[in-house]
Amino acid sequence: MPNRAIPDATVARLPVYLRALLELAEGGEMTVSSEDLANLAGVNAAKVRKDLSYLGSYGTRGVGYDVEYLLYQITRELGLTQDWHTAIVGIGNLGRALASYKGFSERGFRIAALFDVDEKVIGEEVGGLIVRHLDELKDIVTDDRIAIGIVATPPQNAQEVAERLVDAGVKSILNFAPAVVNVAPDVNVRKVDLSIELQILSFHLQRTQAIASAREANRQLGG
Amino acid sequence: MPNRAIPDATVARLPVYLRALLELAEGGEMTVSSEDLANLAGVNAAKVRKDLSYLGSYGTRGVGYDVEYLLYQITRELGLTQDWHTAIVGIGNLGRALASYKGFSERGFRIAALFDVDEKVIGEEVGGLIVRHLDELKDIVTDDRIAIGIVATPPQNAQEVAERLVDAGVKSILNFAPAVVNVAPDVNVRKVDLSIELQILSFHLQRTQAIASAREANRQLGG
DNA sequence: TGTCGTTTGTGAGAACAATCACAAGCCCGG
DNA sequence: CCGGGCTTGTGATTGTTCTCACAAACGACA
Ligand SMILES: NC(=O)c1ccc[n+]([C@@H]2O[C@H](COP(=O)([O-])OP(=O)(O)OC[C@H]3O[C@@H](n4cnc5c(N)ncnc54)[C@H](O)[C@@H]3O)[C@@H](O)[C@H]2O)c1
Ligand SMILES: NC(=O)c1ccc[n+]([C@@H]2O[C@H](COP(=O)([O-])OP(=O)(O)OC[C@H]3O[C@@H](n4cnc5c(N)ncnc54)[C@H](O)[C@@H]3O)[C@@H](O)[C@H]2O)c1
Repeated sequence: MPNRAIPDATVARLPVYLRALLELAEGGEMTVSSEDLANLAGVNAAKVRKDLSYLGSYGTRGVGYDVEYLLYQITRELGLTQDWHTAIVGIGNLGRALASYKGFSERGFRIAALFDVDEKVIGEEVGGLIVRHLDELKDIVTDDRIAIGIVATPPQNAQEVAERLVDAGVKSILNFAPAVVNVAPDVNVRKVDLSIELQILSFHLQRTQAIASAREANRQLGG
Repeated sequence: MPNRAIPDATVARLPVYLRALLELAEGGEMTVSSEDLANLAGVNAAKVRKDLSYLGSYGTRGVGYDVEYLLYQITRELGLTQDWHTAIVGIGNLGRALASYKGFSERGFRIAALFDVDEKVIGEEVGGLIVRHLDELKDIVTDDRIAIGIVATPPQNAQEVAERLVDAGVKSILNFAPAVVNVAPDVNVRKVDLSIELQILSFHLQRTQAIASAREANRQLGG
């Protein structure tokens, strides 16, 4: 067994390779080189090879990697050989979009329950599921073996909702609310924060703009 | 002027500090220590200090940072003293949720135009804007000085849409489609990929599960 | 004015990640 | 069975990010 300590940066790229490999498999490709896979994934070939080497020695020198075999190995490493049951809390604009998204089930994430606290929303059918009251969370999480909780409530309620998820036994949380949530260290929280992404883009826009106007000022002084 | 080379990792955290500072300002706090700010942002205090030191020496030893002043400096550094005009391409489930989200404009991102190619969607009003045909992209981007493009189309069309955005003059793209998009190096692309986030969570779930079952097997052997 | 408790700003070192560069190993054709 | 072309796997190196630890600076108060 290889030394099992896959770097976080590698783990974050495995899903990208997985997607590229799925496309290759659909296209009927039998093998793929690190070079080609790197192009499809938008990274450097050496990085691909190093990343894959953490999983084991699954390539063949002079040939490349067997697409199907590598697909299976990455799937296994990412724990995607089983379906993970998922609950969404907060069925507003975003929660609805997520609940009716087909892409998750294709990738092995079954949305198994929806929760809200608004009486107007509870009982409604969204994406084939009935919205439940948050008070039913613990029972449903236990009964349906829900492993992942998605928080799509307003930011003020994110911490409380996260705590209730953890209390119900959930060990993995994906948080869409723009708020920091603190939980026990054995719980994994990942955040998706669109405003942060836009602000990072803004930083770079501002920077190039600042450079451009400095250059302009310089030109005027110099001419 | 300080040496202007702010690390990417720092840039990505500035929005988090900004949010914490906004909360402090609303609560009437005049100053904040790196320790307190670190707790609010969910990071380590030394990191906060180092991050802030890249902006300049804006703290006072023995006291902390002036909330308002720091707010202003981060806002300026992130380029948020101006509104950035943004376009969303692909007005499906996700595009609609984004288009009607109030949070963006609160943070200085004005959604200025919506685009699609589906005749059934074009002309429809979503979040106060009329959906336009993608063919109008170039004209509208130019006229409305749109700086940021959000891609919310199916993955097959993401590359093409990104190219059209770039062709129209957009230098910053936020991509929600699970696809790699390649553009010229002066264009900034950031991706938000929910499936990848779930797969990373899955990796850690799988890992703890594997450890648990290994321990169980061991116990049975040993006992 | 001097002392004390507090908090910043940053050098130094550790940990982590990316990249390079090449020996080792494979396939194939002769 | 050998040699050439190709591609992996991985040490070595470089670059980036995190964390520690502490001197320097500040405010308060006697
Ligand atoms: N809509 C977007 O495009 C978008 C973009 C970026 C971030 N976000 C963030 O995602 C979150 C959801 O956004 P939205 O637009 O769907 O908001 P929304 O107001 O449309 O929906 C929030 C839902 O959460 C429910 N809710 C409130 N408190 C709850 C609680 N304690 N338990 C369970 N449910 C509760 C509300 O009843 C409502 O149905 C927000 O934090 C928002 O900032 C949304
Ligand atoms: N809905 C979600 O919760 C969710 C979650 C994760 C990722 N995504 C990704 O986000 C993207 C959008 O998802 P969605 O659920 O809104 O899909 P959707 O099918 O509901 O909407 C896609 C929209 O894009 C339009 N479109 C197609 N080709 C276009 C083109 N060339 N130019 C402009 N518009 C075009 C379609 O007409 C449609 O209105 C997809 O790539 C999806 O994988 C969505």
